[in-house]
Amino acid sequence: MADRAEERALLHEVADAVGALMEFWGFKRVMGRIWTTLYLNEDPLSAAELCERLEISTGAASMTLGELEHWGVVRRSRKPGDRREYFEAETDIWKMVSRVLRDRELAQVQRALDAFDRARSGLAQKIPPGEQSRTLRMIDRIGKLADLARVGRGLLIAIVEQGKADLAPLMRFARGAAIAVGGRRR
Amino acid sequence: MADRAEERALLHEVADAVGALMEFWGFKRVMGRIWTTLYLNEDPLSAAELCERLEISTGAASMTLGELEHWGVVRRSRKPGDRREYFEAETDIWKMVSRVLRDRELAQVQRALDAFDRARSGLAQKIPPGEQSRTLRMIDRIGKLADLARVGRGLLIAIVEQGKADLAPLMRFARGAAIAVGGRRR
DNA sequence: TAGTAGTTTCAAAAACTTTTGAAGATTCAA
DNA sequence: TTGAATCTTCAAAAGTTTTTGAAACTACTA
Repeated sequence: MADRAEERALLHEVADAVGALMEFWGFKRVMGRIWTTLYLNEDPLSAAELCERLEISTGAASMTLGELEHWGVVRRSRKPGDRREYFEAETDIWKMVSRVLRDRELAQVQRALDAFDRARSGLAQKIPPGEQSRTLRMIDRIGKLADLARVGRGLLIAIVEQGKADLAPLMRFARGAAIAVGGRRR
Repeated sequence: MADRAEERALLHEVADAVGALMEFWGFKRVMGRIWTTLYLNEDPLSAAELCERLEISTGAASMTLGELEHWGVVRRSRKPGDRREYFEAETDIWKMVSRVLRDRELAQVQRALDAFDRARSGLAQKIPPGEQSRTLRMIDRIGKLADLARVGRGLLIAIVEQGKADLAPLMRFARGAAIAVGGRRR
C-alpha cells in the first residue's frame, strides 16, 4: 500500500510540473493539474473525483473544466445510466500546444507589432522641426523592436507549421541546429 | 505643440506594448515600460524623470531599476558635478532576449523534465501487481510529456545558439521554414 | 565635515487573481 | 412530470502581487 501512496505522490508531482509550466505560460496552474490528472488516467474521471484528488472545490472544478473544454484540451462524455459527466484529456499534446501558440502567442506578438508600426508611421508623419535626427533615431529603434517581433512571429509560425503533421521535424531542427553551431546539451 | 503630445502618446503606446510582452513572459509590466522609455531616449534619464514620465513612485522606480540592472538590461551612470544617477538601456535587444531564454525558460523546462524523469523511474521501480499494463501506459504518457519538453528545450537552445552572433540566421530559418511548408503569413 | 539632494528600503495599502461554497439551474431516471 | 443528483454561477473570502511613500540611509558638494 506504500507503493500506492508513492504512485500518488509521483503523479502529483508530474501534474504540478505541468501546472507550473502552464502557469508560466499565463494559464492558471490548476488547469495544468487537471489536464495532467486526466491525461494520466486511461479512463475518464468525474468532476467529483477530480475535486477529491486535487483538493479543489466543486466550483473551481466546474469552471476550470469549462475553460479547458473551451481550449479544446478536455472532452466531456457521459456513461449510460449515470447522471454524472465524465472528463477525458485530449491526448494529442502537440495539437494543444500549437493551438495555444497560434491563438495566444501569435496574437500577442501581432498586437505589439501593430503598436510599433503605428508609432513609426505616426512619428514619421510630422517630425518636430529641428528634431529630425532625434526622431529618426527613435524611429530606427522602434524598427529594431519590430524586427525582433517579426522574428518571434516567424518562429512561432514556423514551429506551428513544421509541427503540424508530426513533432519529428521540429525535433530534428532542434537537435540539428544545436549541434550545427556547436551547442552543448546536457 | 500638439505634435509633441502626440509623440508622447505614441511612445507611451510602444512602451506599453513592450510592457505587455514582458508581463506575458513573467516579468513585471513596469520593467518593460521603463526599459523601453530608456531605449527610446538617446541620452540617459534620471530616476526622477522616469517617475514623472511613467507616473510611478520613487520606490517603484528604484526597485524596478535595480531589477533591470540585475538582468543586465539597464546600466547606471553619473554626470560629473551632478549628484543624480542616470540610467540608460542596453541596446542589444537580442542579448537581452537570449539571456532570458537561457536563464529562465530553459531552467523552467529543465525542472519539468526532471520531474517527468523522476516519476518515470519511480513508477517503473515497483509496479503494483496486476497493474503492469496500466502503469506501463502511464509511464508511456509521461514519456510523451518528456518528449515535448525535450523538443522545447532543444528549440530554446537552438534559438539561443543560432542567434548568438546575429539575428539574421534566425530570421532566415523563420522565413524559410514558414515558406517551405506553404505557410501563409499576414 | 556638515548639510542636503538623491537613493533605497519596507511596511502598509491598493489592485488584482484565484478559490470557495451556497444558492439556483439543469438534467435525467423513474 | 417529479425530485434527487449533478452542474454552474457568482459574490465574498483568501491569497498574491504590485505600488506607494515616509523614514532611513548614502554619498556628494561645498
